[in-house]
Amino acid sequence: MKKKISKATLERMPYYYSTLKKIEEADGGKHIFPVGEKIISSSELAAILGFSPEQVRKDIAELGQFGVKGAGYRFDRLRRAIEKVLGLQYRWYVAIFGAGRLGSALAYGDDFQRLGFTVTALFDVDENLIGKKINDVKVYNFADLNSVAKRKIIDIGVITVPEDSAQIVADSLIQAGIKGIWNFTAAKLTVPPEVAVVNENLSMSLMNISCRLSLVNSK
Amino acid sequence: MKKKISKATLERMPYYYSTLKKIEEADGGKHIFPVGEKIISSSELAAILGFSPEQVRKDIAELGQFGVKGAGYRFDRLRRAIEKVLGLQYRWYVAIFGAGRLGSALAYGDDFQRLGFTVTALFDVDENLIGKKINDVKVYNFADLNSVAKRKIIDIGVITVPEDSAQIVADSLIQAGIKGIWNFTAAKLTVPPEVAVVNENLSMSLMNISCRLSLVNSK
DNA sequence: TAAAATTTTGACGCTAAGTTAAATTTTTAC
DNA sequence: GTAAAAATTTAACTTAGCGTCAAAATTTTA
Repeated sequence: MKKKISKATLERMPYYYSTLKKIEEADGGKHIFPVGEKIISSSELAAILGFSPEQVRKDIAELGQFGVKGAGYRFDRLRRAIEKVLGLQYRWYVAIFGAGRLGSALAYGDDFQRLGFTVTALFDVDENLIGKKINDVKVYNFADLNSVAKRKIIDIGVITVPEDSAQIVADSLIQAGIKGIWNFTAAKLTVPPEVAVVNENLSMSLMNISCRLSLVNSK
Repeated sequence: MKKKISKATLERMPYYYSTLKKIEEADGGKHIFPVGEKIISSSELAAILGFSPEQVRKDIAELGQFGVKGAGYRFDRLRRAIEKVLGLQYRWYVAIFGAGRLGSALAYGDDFQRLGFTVTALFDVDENLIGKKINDVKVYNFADLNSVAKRKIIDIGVITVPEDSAQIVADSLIQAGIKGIWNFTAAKLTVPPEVAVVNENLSMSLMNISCRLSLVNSK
């Protein structure tokens, strides 16, 4: 059985990952480090990310052993381990629900592609949008979700509809067997435990800023 | 001196707030609760939000005393206290940097308006966009930030530019005296301590989903 | 008037996570 | 070739945040 990785560590993993990726791109795959294999040390990562070297070591230790004592971590193995723990070793297929401005923006966004996510469908209820293509992806009628989901793999559903409809959409996703939900509405979705929901609650973030601003800036 | 509110509590505040708002709208300001003043109990809030009543009480206790023993909390005072701690008692002025698809979508979004935030400007470097209006808000030349910031209040800067330019934009914001940053890029911004940064890192969220999906769904 | 409901206050205990320290191995330098 | 330096590994310690529980106080309701 896999040992569980702590929440705090997991939240830092994307930072390690993107740092490694940038380093990899920067030196074009060359071996800039001393030993035969490409190596990177905890203190080097720490310096880039603003963490302490101890923290970096403890985080990486949770993933396994990739280190060469006296030198650092085996670069490629480390990167692959992080990819694995983040689920990036697979390609994931995404459908966007709500083909409005936000949904379209996401369909065009390159965040998806770069990380190995593919947008395969958009859904809407607006007759004017259904049948159109957005960034070469077709907009389907939301009512046809089940039949589309039979033909195409959909791993993740992105909800960008108005808040009132969010739970309805979520219920439909679950019924269609979709196990991942990226929720851009303020709705607090109720889902079975095996479904992974990530909330991108823009209103929350706004309140977070205003909260912190009003502490400093007394206006 | 204000007593500090715990992080976990603060993160639940937006949920309490939106719940209270919904209840307020639903009963149209009528006194549906027993005593002269409108009242809501911890168990009632807990039931709606899926928290335990004890948790609700402890959270609210950090804000002050609004309770009537044997009845519940004074609705209006509670709402106002939450508004205050979230910084929603003020109107905040927002500028969006990057008038692309995401920036535009945010400019059109009603999250801002509803919470008392006002979008007063967009900025871009694209000659084709500068001078245009998006949802009735003008797109300025990014080079003119300082002069615009002198004429208009900008409390919060939203960064929706490409990742490579994010730090440059952030630096300019800080130089223009803007104290709040809502960062939609994957860049890890370096800012002075008095500046409040909230990261809406879409790539991170994606990795969060894929991570959790790969735990359950072994593909 | 008594019982029920609910806030208030305080104490307890647990867990997660950062920090520190010691041991081990490899590398580097002389 | 040997010793010192560097870095991971492993384990133990410490802390603090926070959820839970329990008792006290007060108001409402029957």
